[in-house]
Amino acid sequence: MENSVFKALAHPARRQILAMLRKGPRLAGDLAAEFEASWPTMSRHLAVLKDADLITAERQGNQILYRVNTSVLEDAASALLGLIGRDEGDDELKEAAE
Amino acid sequence: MENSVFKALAHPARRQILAMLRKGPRLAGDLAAEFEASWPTMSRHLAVLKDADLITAERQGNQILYRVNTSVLEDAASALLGLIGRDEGDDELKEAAE
DNA sequence: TTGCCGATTAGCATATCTGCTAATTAGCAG
DNA sequence: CTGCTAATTAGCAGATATGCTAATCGGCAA
Repeated sequence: MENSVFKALAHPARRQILAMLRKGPRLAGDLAAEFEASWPTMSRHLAVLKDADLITAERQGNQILYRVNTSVLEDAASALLGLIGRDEGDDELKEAAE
Repeated sequence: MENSVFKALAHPARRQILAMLRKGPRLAGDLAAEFEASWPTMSRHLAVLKDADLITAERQGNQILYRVNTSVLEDAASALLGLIGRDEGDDELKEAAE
């Protein structure tokens, strides 16, 4: 769950894709056009992001529209902040390590 | 590099190590004792975290003391928040505190 | 010096990740 | 149906990551 999110974020191309989606949803082909790698490679990165629930896909007739899942990204950021030591808070966000 | 940070965060064991360090510095052997994997495995995970600058090592005579590098963790969290779209703003993580 | 303990490095086997080309599916138009 | 475009899946080769045991290094104490 959480693990697949951080694994998905581990590849620069996938963070780049998320950055491309920052300003709004985009069509898969639209993304691929701005991307240096091959179409199938882009497609696989999108699949990894979708698996991690970092993006969602929506069919628009012939094409597929992708959009960022903001809340999952926020949760990941929170998990990281939760790893920063509060000298006492023993019980917060323990599952960040999972 | 930013990339090595996210790669380091991709493995659950390494996030677990960071969580163990949340409350303060710990000796390597201390960490290994609470860890399920073998000593050398722990050692390698520590090396990956150190490479990413997520932790620092300090020799204490015979042993080695590890501590979290909080600012790098904060930067990673910021980078994630920066991937969240503001529909208009072209600029990155300017109003992270909204 | 020798011996011991804490910790890392070497080396290996297995597994996963990456990116490509070729093949395939999905939907639309005629 | 055929043809066309959008996108994914299959399959392969090469690169990395993981975790183990065995060997090694570093510091300290007799």
